Amino acid sequence: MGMPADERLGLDIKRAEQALITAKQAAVRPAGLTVPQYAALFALSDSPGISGAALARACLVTPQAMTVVLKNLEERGLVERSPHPWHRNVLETRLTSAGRAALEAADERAVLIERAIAAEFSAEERAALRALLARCVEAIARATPES
Amino acid sequence: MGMPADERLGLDIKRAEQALITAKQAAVRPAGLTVPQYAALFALSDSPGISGAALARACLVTPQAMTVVLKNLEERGLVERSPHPWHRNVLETRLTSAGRAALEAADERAVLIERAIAAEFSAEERAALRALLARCVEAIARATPES
DNA sequence: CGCAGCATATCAAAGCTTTGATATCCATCA
DNA sequence: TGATGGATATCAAAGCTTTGATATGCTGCG
Repeated sequence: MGMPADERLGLDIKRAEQALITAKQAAVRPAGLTVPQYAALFALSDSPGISGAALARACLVTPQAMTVVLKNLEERGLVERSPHPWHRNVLETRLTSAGRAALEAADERAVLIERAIAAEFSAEERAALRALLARCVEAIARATPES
Repeated sequence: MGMPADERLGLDIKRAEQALITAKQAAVRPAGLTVPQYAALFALSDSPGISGAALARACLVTPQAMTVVLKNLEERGLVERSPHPWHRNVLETRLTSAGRAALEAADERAVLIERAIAAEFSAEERAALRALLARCVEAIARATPES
């Protein structure tokens, strides 16, 4: 292979994301949620009535993936979907009170992880990490054969 | 919610990992591989004859997940599995020549992404990013209720 | 020796994600 | 008006991942 494995920064990013998702899974599980479900509820609490496609964009997944997540959430009564009054092709999605309760229970523990990360760094380090990650995203986008 | 979404560093990490995996998917697809398959073949080329469980650890997934990946790779003739001579409970896995060819075809394009990331940074920045990500992992591990 | 402990492999169920395809609705423009 | 393009929603197939459970084989200690 052309490049030694320990020079590939991708592994470091993956390791961090892996640790993060594992910890969040453990945090969110007692509330009866998965990480994607938590992410969807979180975005919904910020933008009530958002469309499924927009919710997918906010959560960085495809609309199809979000459809599955919403189906599961709706079956469990954590969200409600109703047709948009004018755009009849759009389904507005909102948290139910059970959904808000689940989100709050989950976030109470998930936020501990975010706080732990934030507390690990000084303000300058935090900014530096964000800037470096943003440049990663740019470099990757530039290297991705236009799609 | 207790913490504003734009203060959560987890989102930045997720965004970077998301960009990375999307780009790698596109890179590896023409070789007929998925990213997990590519990761498994890559690890196998470094450690021929490794056990499925060890391979899972190397790829940061569970042994069950690796079982599925290996099953698909074996069905397509990209890896071979044979019982370990002494540990009869262990299956040694090795690349076939078709597997090596697929890996090389995939890596040729995947490495472009890693090079693009590496080229974006100076040596100091690269080291800084790795160090910051490693501290993230530590902070997360510390915040994870012992497992 | 015999057994407890640990690692390996795998099945099964549930959920997530992707690609590909389809149907519907709205908005804009000729 | 009518057609084209863009956005939304969803079905289906294939693959990955997790948790939980089970079977098997080695290993070291009493």
